[in-house]
Amino acid sequence: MIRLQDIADIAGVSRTTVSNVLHGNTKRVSQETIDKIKKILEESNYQPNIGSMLLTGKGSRIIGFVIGYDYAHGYPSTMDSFIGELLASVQNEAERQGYYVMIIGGSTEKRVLEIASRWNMDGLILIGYSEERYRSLRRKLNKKAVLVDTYTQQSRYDYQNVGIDDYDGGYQVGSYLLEMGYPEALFIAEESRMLTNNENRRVQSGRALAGLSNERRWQGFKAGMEKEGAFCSIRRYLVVPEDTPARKQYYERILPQLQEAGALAFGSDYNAVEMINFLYDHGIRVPDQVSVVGFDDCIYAESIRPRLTTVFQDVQQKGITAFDRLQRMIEGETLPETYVYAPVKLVVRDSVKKRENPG
Amino acid sequence: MIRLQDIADIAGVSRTTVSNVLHGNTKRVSQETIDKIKKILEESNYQPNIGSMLLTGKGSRIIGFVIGYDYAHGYPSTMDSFIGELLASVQNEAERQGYYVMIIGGSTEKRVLEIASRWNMDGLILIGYSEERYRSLRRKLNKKAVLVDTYTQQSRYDYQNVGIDDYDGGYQVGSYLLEMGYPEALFIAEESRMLTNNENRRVQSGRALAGLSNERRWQGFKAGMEKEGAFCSIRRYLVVPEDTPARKQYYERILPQLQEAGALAFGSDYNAVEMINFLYDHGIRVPDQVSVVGFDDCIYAESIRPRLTTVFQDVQQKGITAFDRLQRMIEGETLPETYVYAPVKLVVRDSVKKRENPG
DNA sequence: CTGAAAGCGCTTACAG
DNA sequence: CTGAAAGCGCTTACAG
Repeated sequence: MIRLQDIADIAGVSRTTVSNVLHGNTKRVSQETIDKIKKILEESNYQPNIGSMLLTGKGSRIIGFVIGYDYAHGYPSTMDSFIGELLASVQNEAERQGYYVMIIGGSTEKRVLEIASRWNMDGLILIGYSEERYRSLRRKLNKKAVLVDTYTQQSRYDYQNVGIDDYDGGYQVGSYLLEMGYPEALFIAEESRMLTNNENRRVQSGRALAGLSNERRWQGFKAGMEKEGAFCSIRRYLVVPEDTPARKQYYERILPQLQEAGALAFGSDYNAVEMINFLYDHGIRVPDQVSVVGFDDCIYAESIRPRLTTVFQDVQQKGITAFDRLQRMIEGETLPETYVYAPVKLVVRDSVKKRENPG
Repeated sequence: MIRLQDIADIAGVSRTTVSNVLHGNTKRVSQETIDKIKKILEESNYQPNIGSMLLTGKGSRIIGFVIGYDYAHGYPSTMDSFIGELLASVQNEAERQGYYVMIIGGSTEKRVLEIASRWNMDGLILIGYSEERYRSLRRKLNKKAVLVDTYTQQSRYDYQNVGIDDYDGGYQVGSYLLEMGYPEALFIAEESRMLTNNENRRVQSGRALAGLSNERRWQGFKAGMEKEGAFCSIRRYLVVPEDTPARKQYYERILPQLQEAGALAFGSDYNAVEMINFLYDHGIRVPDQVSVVGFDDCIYAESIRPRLTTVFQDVQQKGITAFDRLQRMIEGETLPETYVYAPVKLVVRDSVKKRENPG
């Protein structure tokens, strides 16, 4: 490894001068010296020693990737491909920009605090963090941060968030199902374990069990359903158990309701695929008897039958955007907007069938 | 942050003594002092400064998680949930043991070298590395390393590898299909882009296009098929294009062969699911007309119809094992075996139908 | 315009 | 049995 001293020796100057050039404190260095040093720096592909960087408190170029939730569909959340894909995208971008990504299995706030400060991380990308958890973390840790897929109920964000336009996704689905002749369609989402105390309180009042992201989708869905003046009751938003056997049981119980609705929109492809096959097991065909719409556009969506109509979200773009915004914050920029939406698009395939004379 | 000096001040000794206790250089320290210092260390939850650790070259407790391949099924490989799941498992284990995980998008050897040495990493876990690539890396980088899912053709490994027992997985499938009345079943795997020059050379001689892992599965499959004395020709090992349209086209062309075989075993669930639906589109029903077996037991395997018979591999266990072995190496242990198999298990569901009078 | 020196928090060979 | 001191590679206030 080449050291600052080596550069200085080659240039015939002191470490100080090289360091000054390196950091642009160049007001009082002769142009000649600057040029000479820059050239050597280039040629030798000099990289400052990490230990020294940390020790002198000049930032670490480490981004912490905090995984804030553990389970989905009863599986570890990472079996869902979303996290992996997002991480890969962030990692790629970070590597291109000369940053490093360290994982924090952020189950507890204490761990996040400890690791982020020990490593003097430049910034954090947090996935699966509720607004409340983030505020609490924020109080104790002063680091640049970008959240991914965190939702607020206030109209204004006072932190950076990169999300998809869930509302619009829901709207597209609702609107599409209405046009296809299903004014009674249901929206079904899975209960979420990542709820905080605050949110749980709301749960007890009988709402929002499925997390704010699904709530947004539902609201969009409702708006889409109501665009021609009809009314879409909250009773058409079903929150189903996360536990798989319990969920199946629940479906058994409400089977007549499902059939009557004629079309079912889901908060995830996984739940949609599961339903298609649940119905199949009960002799009910999709889309002939019941139509189904998913959310996510997973790699299986195109390959199952019927090919799944679902909402595409560009996870890769999300990762790039999240990193990009974080980097800009780290480098001192102040970002005007605090919330960025990744666009979302309904992909029409074969799991919805046009109904001519709606019920 | 509490420093070594602080501990020394509290104990009324010098930094040296604290450091000595910390590192067990305790031969010439009085028991009394040791006890006192240990107690303070405990209470203050002292953590050495990372910068100093790096600077003094005492290891970093960083594990590099090197992602060595990019694409699968024409998607970025991380969309496959395998990487994410493995990473999460390694991360959990590492965090429990006080290690940190940094991602290296190891597309190029140069990057891996650079990052691993800059950060003075204690060890590396490499995914999707061929033996040849690893040897080359090894020559330039002297670090403890554990490979995951790397295969050799020699009978002996001279490096650590954690894999699944592909051969046995293949064997279980072959043996099962034979018993179910399909002595002519085919094994189908997808071409792999991660081949090195060396392997490519072999490709040109018409073999091993699908990577060594699938080759192992095929060999097991063949052995299972031959257990009653029959012969299973290499012509029953089909390697199909990675590019999706090309693969579909290929399937179109060999459709009669597929039907005639009666049963198809795949190198991945993804390919198996795809085939089920490909056949469905051509009016061929699974398992009534053709039986299908997958590999991996992905989360969709149970939820599609017919429920997919496939081979389960315990990815989480694999991650734990990989980290555990790496940690032991880092801590100076010499591991006797160099290759560890994670066991594998055929999960029988509904995609294979017993045939009474085999063709 | 340039460099000597102190300091960041640790380890370790060495002197007492 | 214990501690003063040098050194790891860098930054920066300060003196020339």
